[in-house]
Amino acid sequence: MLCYEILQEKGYRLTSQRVLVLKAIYHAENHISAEEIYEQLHERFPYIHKSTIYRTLELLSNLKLVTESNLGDGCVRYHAAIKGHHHHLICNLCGKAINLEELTLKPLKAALLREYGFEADVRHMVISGVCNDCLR
Amino acid sequence: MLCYEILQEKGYRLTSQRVLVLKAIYHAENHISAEEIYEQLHERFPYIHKSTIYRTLELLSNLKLVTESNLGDGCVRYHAAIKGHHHHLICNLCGKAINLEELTLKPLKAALLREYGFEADVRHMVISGVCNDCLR
DNA sequence: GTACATGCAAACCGTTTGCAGCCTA
DNA sequence: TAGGCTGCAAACGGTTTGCATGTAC
Repeated sequence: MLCYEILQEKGYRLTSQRVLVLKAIYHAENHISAEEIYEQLHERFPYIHKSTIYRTLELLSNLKLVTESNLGDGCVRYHAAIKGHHHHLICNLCGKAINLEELTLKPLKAALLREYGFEADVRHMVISGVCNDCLR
Repeated sequence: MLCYEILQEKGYRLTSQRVLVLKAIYHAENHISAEEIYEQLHERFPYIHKSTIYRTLELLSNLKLVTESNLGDGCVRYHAAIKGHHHHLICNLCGKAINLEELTLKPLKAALLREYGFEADVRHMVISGVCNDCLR
């Protein structure tokens, strides 16, 4: 089912602003911040207001159409839920975010369950450190 | 070597404010935020200003006397470096914090280095999920 | 005495909120 | 037509900054 249909099915109105925010997130290469969405949209659609972006993001997040990540750079970043989860490696030196395959975290998840009886939610996990390039 | 001596050795002045901030961090049970340090100190030493707390924390962090963690709750949290590393499992349901053995994270650290050339700093990693008791 | 450190106030930045008016359903 | 949604402006909370004063060395 399309995101637009989900919105309408739940009784929310399909406004041009909501469509634009959804598109911005779906077309974003990476996790995108509210500020970035605003800049992108405001350029072409100057009537769009920042508070609308924030309210729309909150709505989409509640409906689980987008997911939030806090990459520790002072703002929340959003990602289309349908694109699947990924996890991040953040370089402390250059700030680069590297996408991490789910597979790499599987052994950890299994170990936590086995050793601690803890069901880890690694969906928004962020691991900081130093990236390949900066190590040299 | 004491923190105070490290400060002086590097040419920084040993002011009462710096001593108080250091003590607050050293005596904190857990990771403490700038705001919390301020509230704690301001109660007994009203002359201490918030900006001094922030400036002191930045200094101590640069000197590696304290470490920063961003637990995604909207503020940076600090911890005395000398107290060693903390890994925590945080239960989303009951809020309990479980200490995590360094050993459990070793395979992950090795995998990140092997597969991504990424030197992970897992010292203050926090993993959220659901604990043993709440799973039942 | 001389920098460095502090208190103060004001700015900053990402985000939230109250309200009047607009527009989707 | 009616209520949800928006634009706007103002407030918010955590943090940073510029400047004059104060204080450790």
